[in-house]
Amino acid sequence: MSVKKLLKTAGLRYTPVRNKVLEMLNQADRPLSHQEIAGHPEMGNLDRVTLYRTLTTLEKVGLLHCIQGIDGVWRYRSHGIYPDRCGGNHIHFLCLRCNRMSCLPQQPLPWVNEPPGAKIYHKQFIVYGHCAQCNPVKNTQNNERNNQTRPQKSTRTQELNQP
Amino acid sequence: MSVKKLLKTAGLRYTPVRNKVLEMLNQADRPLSHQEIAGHPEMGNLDRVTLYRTLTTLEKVGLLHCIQGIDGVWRYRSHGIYPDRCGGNHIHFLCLRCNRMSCLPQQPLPWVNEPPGAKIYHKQFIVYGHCAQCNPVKNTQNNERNNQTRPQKSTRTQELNQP
DNA sequence: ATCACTATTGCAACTAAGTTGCAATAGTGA
DNA sequence: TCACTATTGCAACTTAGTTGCAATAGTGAT
Repeated sequence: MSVKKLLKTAGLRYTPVRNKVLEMLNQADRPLSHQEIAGHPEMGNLDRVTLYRTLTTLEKVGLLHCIQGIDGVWRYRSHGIYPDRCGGNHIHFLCLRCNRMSCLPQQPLPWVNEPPGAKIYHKQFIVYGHCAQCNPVKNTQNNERNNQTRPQKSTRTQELNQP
Repeated sequence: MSVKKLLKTAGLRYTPVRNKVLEMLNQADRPLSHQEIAGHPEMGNLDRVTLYRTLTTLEKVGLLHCIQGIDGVWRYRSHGIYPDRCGGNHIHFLCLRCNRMSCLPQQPLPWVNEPPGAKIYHKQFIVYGHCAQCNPVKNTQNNERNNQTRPQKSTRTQELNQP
């Protein structure tokens, strides 16, 4: 299905901005943050606010889903064009060094019992640590991964073993 | 164990600020945000930065643990004085209306398989929706719950059924 | 192909959470 | 009691995200 048709089906107008955003997210192999999208040369000098609004709009009509890292930043991933693509209903991994998020599609989210009287609308399971590229144990050369922002909570690095 | 002794054991000085923060968190039945703590009349007019630093310090030495809601805000809970108290290793619930977080201690976090080469240091499982008091289905009178801030992501209210 | 209607975009200004640097203050062991 | 250093308070800053409003541009109907 073309992006144009997708947008129309969703009741949205086809615009260059939405097209570019969707194309980029379709090509990405992981959820991308606002900053990662905006920083991409393909996006040109798109207005910040427009991008925020575009992402929110696309998410609301179901063309994207979003996950928040423990840095408080939202990441977006498309799943409209490829119906077999990640629906977001699994654990996500966030690397504390390079700030990249990745999907763990093999590990779906378990069912959660609602507290009596409460209603659960959504769930999110984030695990964080160091990814294969950034893991100092594995890669002793400590290959720092460039152009990412540092995590907001730089001091919160309690390196616990997984209980 | 007294707060004084606790702090000493942790290698920290005993100060009125730390004492007040720990006492408040010991009495709380749920994780409290910086704002919830600062807004409490018992805290007086404590400096914002001092509170941030105090929470970080107490967390680093293991007297508190913290969980981030999907509003991007961290909540803190003590577990040093009562060793049987919530260690944080369970699912947390966040109400999108009143912004209160609660623990679901009956539902511990599952083991997560690390992606090859990666290292997981910590994990966090948040579910969100409406708590028993705020659930419009249950309580038709729609009793809004006072002095809390609205969620940052006010538009993101995709009220999905739990998959 | 044009028009008009409304959705979308861009700009400026704002908010809220959290951080940094530095000087002043106050625990604590000797 | 003293001195040393940890802690506190203040001012200024950063970053993610939001709001209001005017300008621009899709789209369906003609």
